[in-house]
Amino acid sequence: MTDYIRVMIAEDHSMIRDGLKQLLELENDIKVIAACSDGKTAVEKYKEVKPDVLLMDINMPVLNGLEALEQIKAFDSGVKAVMLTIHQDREYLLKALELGALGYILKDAEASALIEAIRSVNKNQTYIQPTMARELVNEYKRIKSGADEPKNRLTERETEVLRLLAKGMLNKEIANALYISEKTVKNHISSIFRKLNVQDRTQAAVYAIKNKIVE
Amino acid sequence: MTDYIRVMIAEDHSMIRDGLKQLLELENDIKVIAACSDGKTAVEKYKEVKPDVLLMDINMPVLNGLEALEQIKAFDSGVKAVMLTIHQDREYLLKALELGALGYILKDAEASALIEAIRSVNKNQTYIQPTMARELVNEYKRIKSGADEPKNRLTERETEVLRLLAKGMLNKEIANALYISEKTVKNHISSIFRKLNVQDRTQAAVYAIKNKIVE
DNA sequence: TAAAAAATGAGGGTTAACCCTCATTAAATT
DNA sequence: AATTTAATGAGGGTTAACCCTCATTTTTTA
Repeated sequence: MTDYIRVMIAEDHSMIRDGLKQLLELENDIKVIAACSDGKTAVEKYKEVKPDVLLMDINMPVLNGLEALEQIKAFDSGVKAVMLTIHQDREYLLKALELGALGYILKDAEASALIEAIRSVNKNQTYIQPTMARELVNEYKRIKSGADEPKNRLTERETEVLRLLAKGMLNKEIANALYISEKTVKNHISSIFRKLNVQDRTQAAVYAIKNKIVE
Repeated sequence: MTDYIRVMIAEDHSMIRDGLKQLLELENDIKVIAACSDGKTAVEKYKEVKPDVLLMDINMPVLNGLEALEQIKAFDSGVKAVMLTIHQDREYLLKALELGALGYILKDAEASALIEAIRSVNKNQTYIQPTMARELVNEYKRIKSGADEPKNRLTERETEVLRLLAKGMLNKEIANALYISEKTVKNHISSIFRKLNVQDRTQAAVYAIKNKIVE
């Protein structure tokens, strides 16, 4: 262990990556020892340099940050990661925490918050963006309250159908693509509408695009 | 005139803003003299500090970068702006150039490209992201070739209808919202489909979300 | 092992969505 | 002044989309 925090950055936008590096280097207890621009490289580089803290963007090409974290976790279960994202997205946060990320911070947070997150995580303490922490509490309450509604979670098949629907495909085309009858597609779609609480396929497509799912 | 380039940064994500600042400060011919986080403030601050070069993000709250540039232009027609964006979007680029931006660069560009862009723009030379320059050439050819097809440009009203459509509204709802008959809405929508070369409203909604228009 | 959930499929009904053509008025262009 | 485009509206026709209920088989979960 050294006297400074060895940080590795995984971020696809090189301008932002370089900017973060400069920003962190201003702190004399932090040193950026490696950087890369996609999830796949991040996994390899992590094994190579074993940083104290991994600062990783979620949206990255090839392998996204969450997938990369999963792979790194398999190699080093003690990985201390701060996930960085522009998305104020409950799903991402929960997924990140499930995967064992200690920190979660939005790109529009103050630089000081990022520094604090890195220091906290290095000490194996969690740091969640305050504005996101509320989401966590909500989720916790949702699970604890008997009023648990797993109704709203789409099944695998439904998600698949939604993905195709959001590409603008007709029910008939979806049926052909999945080798099932159009009737089944219609049934799936009705379930999707009910679960997403939307009235038609356009709203469902909008939902699919805005929240993860497609692309 | 001083011996260094006085740069003002307008960027809403403070982390990125601070990062850019640090990045630019590494160059001894560049000095960041001001920074702000939304378009409205950018206009005010510009008038106050009159930077040599304005580095401005397009996606910003309150007033976006393009709208802000338009207002600044009215105050100082000689404004030298480098527009920064994550969108590889032809529309944005063209709009920015129409408004007189000299530079246009993507956030995933190398830091060195940003530095070069700032130096070029300061000398009143244009700097367009190489990968985007191709778009420009295409647009130029499109205009020059008699095969000009303004067919594909949506009218104001059509854009309005598309916006509502992409919110998942029914034709009837759109008609009520715009105080026109449902028949007219249907006609507009048919035109939209033809122009966007899509077959149904879901595809149109997907298009609207992926390309500018909504949100 | 019994019960629940997921995936498949169908019958039968209603209507919103989409197609075509045509027409009128106002505004922008040439 | 003449033409084109934009915006509005309608008639009339076809069908994809959506609703409800019900049923079978397989997988998962309790």
